[in-house]
Amino acid sequence: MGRGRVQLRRIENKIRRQVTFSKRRTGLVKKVQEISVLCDADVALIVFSPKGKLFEYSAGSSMESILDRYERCSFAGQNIPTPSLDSQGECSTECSKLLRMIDAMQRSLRHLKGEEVDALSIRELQGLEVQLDTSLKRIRSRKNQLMVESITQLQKKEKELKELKKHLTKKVKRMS
Amino acid sequence: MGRGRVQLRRIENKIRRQVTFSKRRTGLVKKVQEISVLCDADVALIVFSPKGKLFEYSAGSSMESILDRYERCSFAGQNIPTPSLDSQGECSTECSKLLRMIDAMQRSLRHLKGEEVDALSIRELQGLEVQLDTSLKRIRSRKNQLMVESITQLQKKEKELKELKKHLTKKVKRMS
DNA sequence: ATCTATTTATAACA
DNA sequence: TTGTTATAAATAGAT
Repeated sequence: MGRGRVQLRRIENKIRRQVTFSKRRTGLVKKVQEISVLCDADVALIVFSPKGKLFEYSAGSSMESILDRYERCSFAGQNIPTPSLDSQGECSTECSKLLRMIDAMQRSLRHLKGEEVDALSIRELQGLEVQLDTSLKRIRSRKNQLMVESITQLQKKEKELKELKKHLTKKVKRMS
Repeated sequence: MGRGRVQLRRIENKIRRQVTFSKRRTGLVKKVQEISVLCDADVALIVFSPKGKLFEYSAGSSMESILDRYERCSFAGQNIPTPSLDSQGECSTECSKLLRMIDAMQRSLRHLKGEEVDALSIRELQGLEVQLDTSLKRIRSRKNQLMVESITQLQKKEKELKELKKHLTKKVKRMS
């Protein structure tokens, strides 16, 4: 649907790829929204751009509840029946959510620190690389700014001290 | 797209709704597959029919790894650390400890991502710079390693295909 | 971003 | 469900 027939293969031109990604992402979200409304379905859509940027959309229910439900269904299917169940009913739900959060964040931290990188795909590594490169630029820029400020401060102080010295020298001369 | 204009509201006729669901689900999967291939994206799609039946599709990576990555991103990102207002004494102690932990980790994450750097001292910035530089080197090294492996694999496959082609060509010649 | 020539998806029908 | 067809919708390329 467009002026050219679509070849089902990676678009090599970076600009074209980015534009197509953006347009199709919008289209996809619309379709998800439509099927959800028309057919009364719950839908979750998660998209990672090649650069690793996350886009998410859910319809019918919240992303969280859909993913929860997915995990339950998925487990029900074949996997291990979920062993860990702290005896505290209400609390354990809350806590285990926080614990999972901590777990995920710890993994993020390790990856950002260049640890446990063996578990990552090329795509994820590429995303991380872009992310780290951006961070580094920002950090360096900020550091530079602070150093320039610091130097300016020192120079100002130096000037003041020189002035002071001049005054004092004059004073001493007058006294002698 | 069809013989009638689409009304964006739940289809009341059960049969029609079911048919539309089935067709649009197929369409959605196709779109997901396309954007993944064309734009080099990782996509996960989860659909629950109104009856609660689960349909899932992922492109680019496995569902598991995409959901994993999603959790890492979404937890790390901006999500409010959960309001959680359980009044239970024993639990809240535990929870608040975890929440504080999450808070600290989120700050670390933001700094590693080059966000909120204005609050940092020169010394801290320098530490971060070293850390990020090390990370970047490791990430690049690992990425390079994976790419080399991938290329080797492809070359091997190419060789095999060439052999196969040679055989088939011979066969065809003999038959004609 | 916006436009439009085309291709694609799909609603109704069988 | 599966296939066909008339049309609505999405979108590739251009602006």
